[in-house]
Amino acid sequence: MPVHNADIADIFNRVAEMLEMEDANPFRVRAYRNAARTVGGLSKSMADMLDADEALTDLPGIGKDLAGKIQEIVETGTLSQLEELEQETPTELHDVLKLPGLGPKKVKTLYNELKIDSLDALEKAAKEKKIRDLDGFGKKTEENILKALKRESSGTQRLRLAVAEQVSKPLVDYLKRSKGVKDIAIAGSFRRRKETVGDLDILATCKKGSTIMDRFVRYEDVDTVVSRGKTRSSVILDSGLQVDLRVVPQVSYGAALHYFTGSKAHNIAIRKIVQKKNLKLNEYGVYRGKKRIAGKTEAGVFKQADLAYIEPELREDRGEIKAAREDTLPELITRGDIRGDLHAHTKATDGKSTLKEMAESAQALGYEYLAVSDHSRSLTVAKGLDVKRLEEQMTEIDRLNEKMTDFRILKSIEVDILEDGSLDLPDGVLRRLDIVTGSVHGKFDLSRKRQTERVLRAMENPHLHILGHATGRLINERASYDIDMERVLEGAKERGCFLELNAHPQRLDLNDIHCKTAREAGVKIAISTDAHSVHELENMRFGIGQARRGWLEPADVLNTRSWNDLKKLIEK
DNA sequence: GCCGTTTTCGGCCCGACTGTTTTCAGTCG
Repeated sequence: MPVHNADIADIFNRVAEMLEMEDANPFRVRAYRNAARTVGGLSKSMADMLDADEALTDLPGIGKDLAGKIQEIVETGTLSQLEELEQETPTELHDVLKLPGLGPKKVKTLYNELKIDSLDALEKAAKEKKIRDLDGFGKKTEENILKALKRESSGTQRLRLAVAEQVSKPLVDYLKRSKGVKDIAIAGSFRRRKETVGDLDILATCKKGSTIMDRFVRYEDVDTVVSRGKTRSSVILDSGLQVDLRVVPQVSYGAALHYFTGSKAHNIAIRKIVQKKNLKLNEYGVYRGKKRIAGKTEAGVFKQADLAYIEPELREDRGEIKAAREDTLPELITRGDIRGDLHAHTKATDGKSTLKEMAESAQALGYEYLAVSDHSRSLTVAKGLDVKRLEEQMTEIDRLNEKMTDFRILKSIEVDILEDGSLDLPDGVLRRLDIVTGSVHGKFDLSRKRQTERVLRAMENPHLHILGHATGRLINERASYDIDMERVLEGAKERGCFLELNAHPQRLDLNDIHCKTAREAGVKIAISTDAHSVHELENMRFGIGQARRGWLEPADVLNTRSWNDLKKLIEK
């Protein structure tokens, strides 16, 4: 069983947690967290790097010690250091530590004084009013613990970006109507277009005497006010989503926007650079001594760090700072670059809209083409098309195309990739289509080896152009199937195939790191909505966000091209 | 534990808010 980067990152994060409770040097703890982030965010697998004898110490934040530990994990699947730490401290403390308001210090006290090593034990002690007497604790802390436990049990997880959009829009509109508000923006992972968001960070500037903070905590969907201050307040909405509002002076808007957009790792890296120039950066601006020399705009902040402007989606400390310094940042793709959608369904299978409606909506979005790629026959739950029904659809497409001007419906299919890697429809009909996407819709539980070989074999079919939603995950609902994405990308490159970035907000499959790896490997990506109704065609924005997080430029993406250019590109 | 043309030792990002405290530790972002 090969060790994945995510496993290594997980182990390092656990070590960091354990060390934190042991009161270890906080910078040592941070070193493990940094390493976890570096490894987890890397497209290349540690196992492969070791195989190729590449020096792990070249990676940022990985020194001799951690390189050795990575090697140990890759070779044995575990880390002896973590096992020893877990001998001393129960692993269940992890759950307690995750509770908002409880950090390593408090968790350690709870464990040492009251032997609290689980959420159940914590709840029992809190209900028996034993916690309030501990040093550094009190009545209020005990109540807050019970509240946090209650929220925890009601199950809060990171919200998908699309859901966060729905929740935030009415709230932001409401805040905009507050007296004296000037600027208002959502920062945080929402602005970085991360696929899920843990909380919403709203930033505002206002005139003196604004009532925005009062209005904020009085918003009708507020369940709990976590904190309430002059410049910062936090609430939890009925939906379980935490929302933070920060108010800063207008001269600080850019610095604050940068600060609250994050990511944390990016901010730390930028601060270090600024610090080296004997300047100080905080959410109010860039300072030389007490004098503010920048902060009104984000661009001004970057300028003080001698960096080109870095788009929010890139701010993950995954190489964007080096690229900004060297002026080699990608010219990220925008929604306006997209000239068509290469994956959509109709009523013929499991879609909700007709062929004509889909085509007209796509044209209304400014597209030049839409590939209608319904399901194939083996996907019976979706009324998948057999040869005869597909041929009927092709005839209908010809008829509609004759009537449409400056727009073309492409004949297509989302053909099932069967268990043995063969395609669900014969070559004879696939050959007559404009473009073919192939997807896995069943047998998710094959071994990594067999799943990978299945997909590689499918890509060998000369009629398959695009591999659809390559990992099969559904965000917050279903994990990816086990597949070796590096081999898939190599295979795609060798076979002249392309990969889909499925823009459905529940899929966003490929993820950001896969997109970046694909770009580096020279495999082009189709950003497709997989729309099952006319409305879902608008999900393109989520795909664009993910693509930007994956450093994609217009040239890396298939559907930034006219159909004529695209046709030439996909010919094998 | 990492890192370095100011350093191989001594640094390591910075501020708001809460709750428990009599001046600040802990937590969070």
